[in-house]
Amino acid sequence: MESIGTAAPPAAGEGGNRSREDVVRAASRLFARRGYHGTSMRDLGEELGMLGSSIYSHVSGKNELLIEIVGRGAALFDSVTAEAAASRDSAVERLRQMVHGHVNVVVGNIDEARTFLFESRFLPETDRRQIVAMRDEYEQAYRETIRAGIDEGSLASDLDPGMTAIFILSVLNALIRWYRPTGERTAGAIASEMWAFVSHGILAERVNG
Amino acid sequence: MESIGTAAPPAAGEGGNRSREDVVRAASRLFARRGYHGTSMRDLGEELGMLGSSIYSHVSGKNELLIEIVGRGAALFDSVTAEAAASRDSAVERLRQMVHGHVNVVVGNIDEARTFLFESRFLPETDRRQIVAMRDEYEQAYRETIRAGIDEGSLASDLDPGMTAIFILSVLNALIRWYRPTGERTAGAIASEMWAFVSHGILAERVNG
DNA sequence: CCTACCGATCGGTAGG
DNA sequence: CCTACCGATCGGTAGG
Repeated sequence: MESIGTAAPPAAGEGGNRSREDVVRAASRLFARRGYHGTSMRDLGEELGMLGSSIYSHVSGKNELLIEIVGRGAALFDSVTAEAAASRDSAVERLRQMVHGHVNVVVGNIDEARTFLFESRFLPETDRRQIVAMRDEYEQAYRETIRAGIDEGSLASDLDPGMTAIFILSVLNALIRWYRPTGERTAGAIASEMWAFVSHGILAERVNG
Repeated sequence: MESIGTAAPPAAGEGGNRSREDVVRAASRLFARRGYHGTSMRDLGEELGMLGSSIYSHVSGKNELLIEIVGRGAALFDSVTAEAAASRDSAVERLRQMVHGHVNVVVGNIDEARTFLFESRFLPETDRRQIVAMRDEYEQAYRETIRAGIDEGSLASDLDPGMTAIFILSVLNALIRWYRPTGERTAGAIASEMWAFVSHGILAERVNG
């Protein structure tokens, strides 16, 4: 399991000059909270203790910030499926690891994850298409692992891999809506509960074999 | 089961004067596609074949449109849990009906549902709080039905009603992300597949009793 | 990173 | 529903 999360923010008080990284991080925070179109360069400047126009000494424009943040989010999620694909565990175990990895990414990088999921549609067309393609690959990794699980006999033979992948990712992606860092559950606990739900369902006993 | 969906749009061509209802419907479409902050009154006017300033003869402002659309979405979802609560069926059957009802609302009112789910955060503070409260009640209806299902013995006794409610709603709400009217599945087929996933999970056989 | 701006666009109004 | 317009704010630039 790779390390997740970002270093603590560098004393976001008054004065002091900010790095490009500070700018990107502040933009993640604001885009996640107010949306891309709901955040102005002046808002961002205020968050950083500088004028909106000063941000242009760090980045070429607002677009660049969105592109970079969404790209980071995509890379984080990508690394989860890449790691699982490299494993020699059973398909069902790989799927369980993917669930845990996804939860870890969200919990450790809420702002990037939220911007990735909610603001990608505002990317310039070329970048948007790239992200859509990445997202399709991510979903495909789930589809393939589910198919492998059916083949190895650990997953129910009547599953539709495409729909099942969507449903599992639905549970995973929604975490971004309800997760609060102040909550009592650890990432591991959340992932375990999700996996229990996904694997057993909610009925007291199975209706069919 | 109540009737869902809205009447066909009234010949959205050139000329002709539009009703307030036309304005609200066009706003639903644009807010759903471009977001609230990504839609200008001039964009909306263009969609309606009039100037942005002319819209103010139908509504008091952009805010009013968002409030109305989100309110409609909330009312639609509310009616689903209200109907289920009034039923004398078993808890597990009521839960199944709630899943079907939710899918019907989304499929029949995509734009309102999408605006409700993605743009509520841009409401004026007072309205936003009302919607958050409504959403809490909706979630609570799921929690209570799940608890009743555990009590009647149809749902697994080790379920956490709060988490389970969130997980089920995650699958339901995500529909708004992947549903396309051009897809081959009917609302009923989608709801059935969701219910199968939620009730049985994905494993070939249960691990515990 | 600031001063001093730019043209464009924003939500909205007065008056018809 | 249009004409004509308002002040505010937008993303961004020149020059230091």
